[in-house]
Amino acid sequence: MLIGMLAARKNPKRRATRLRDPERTRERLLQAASREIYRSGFQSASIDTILASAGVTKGALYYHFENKEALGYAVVEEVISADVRGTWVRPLRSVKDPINALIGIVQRLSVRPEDVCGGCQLNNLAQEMSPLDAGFRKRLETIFDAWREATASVLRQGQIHGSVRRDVETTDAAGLL
Amino acid sequence: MLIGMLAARKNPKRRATRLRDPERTRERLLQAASREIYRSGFQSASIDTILASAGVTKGALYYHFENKEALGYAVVEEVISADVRGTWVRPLRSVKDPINALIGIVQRLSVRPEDVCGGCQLNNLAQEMSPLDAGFRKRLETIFDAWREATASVLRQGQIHGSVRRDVETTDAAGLL
DNA sequence: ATTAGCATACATACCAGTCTGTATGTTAGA
DNA sequence: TCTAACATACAGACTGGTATGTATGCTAAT
Repeated sequence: MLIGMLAARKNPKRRATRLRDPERTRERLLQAASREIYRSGFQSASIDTILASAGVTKGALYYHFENKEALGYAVVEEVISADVRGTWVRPLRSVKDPINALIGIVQRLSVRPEDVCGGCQLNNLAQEMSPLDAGFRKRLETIFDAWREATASVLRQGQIHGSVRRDVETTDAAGLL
Repeated sequence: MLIGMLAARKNPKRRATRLRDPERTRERLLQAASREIYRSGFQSASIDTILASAGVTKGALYYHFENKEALGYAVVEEVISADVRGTWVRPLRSVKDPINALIGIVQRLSVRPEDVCGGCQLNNLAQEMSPLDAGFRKRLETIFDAWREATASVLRQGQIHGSVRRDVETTDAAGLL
């Protein structure tokens, strides 16, 4: 064993940036988990598949996350939340014509099928997990509320500029989804 | 063991009408599977839960269906298909005002939350299984096509009667979902 | 008596999660 | 400054539980 340890010594220089990069490892886990959860749903998402996709092992996963549930929560809070913000909330800030802006986003989503259900991933997960897990429901609702608030805000802005009629829009935006 | 077997003899009389009714058994399995699949999705649907809900055992299930996949296919082809026909296709046959008829169906669905996602079960299953399983995709598409054809037909009828404008409606009806 | 219809016990595989070990980074003391 | 001691980050075997699917036996019905 001592001999094995000595023989197992790798060249220690460089690759130090590849190895021992916890933030990168954690991010890879989150991305891999997000993809797998999107493909199979949370319950059917296999930990081993996520690990293979991320290129790490169980030790790494359970060092960064307490359990599968915590991993799922982190995916919602960090990956999905960031995606929604990036594709919906941010483009809607300081825009004049909200109707055309919304149409533009939808059209852009339709072109890239990857992003299509990246937005729908919120809805898919909600359909699957909201009735079963309060933690998921809370987090998904938070994201959904943020999205609704963003669209409502831009619609209000459109009312000021006169390009949107004066009706109830906040709840209407929710009803659309 | 022989003694135990003899001791395990139950009173054999009556319930003969309950026992040995293969069609009823098969139907109970389909209904229970449909409920469980709606609740948890197909992949996460537990066979044991379905069996408990149906009140039968594995032997009965695997006598009537080859495996879980075949059970799922049968649910799509028989239960879901019949539901869609019952709530959508049939009410649309020989109707004069298609717009009001469609609105009426949707309103009726909104009242009964059980039927709401009985219709959406088609969509949910498609979301989950279409990318993963060609068999599911084919069967679900068949049902969807039938529904689309029915709505398109009634819209065409409405065009003749003058209550619907002359635009492209067949593809429009598909786009709505 | 034979078989269709079903129950029960079991085989097998997979899954999340744990445990132990180990290599690497960091810090404190001599 | 060198190193011992510790903390961090990760690997991989292992375990208990649960899942689907199977093998076999019993029984009602024809």
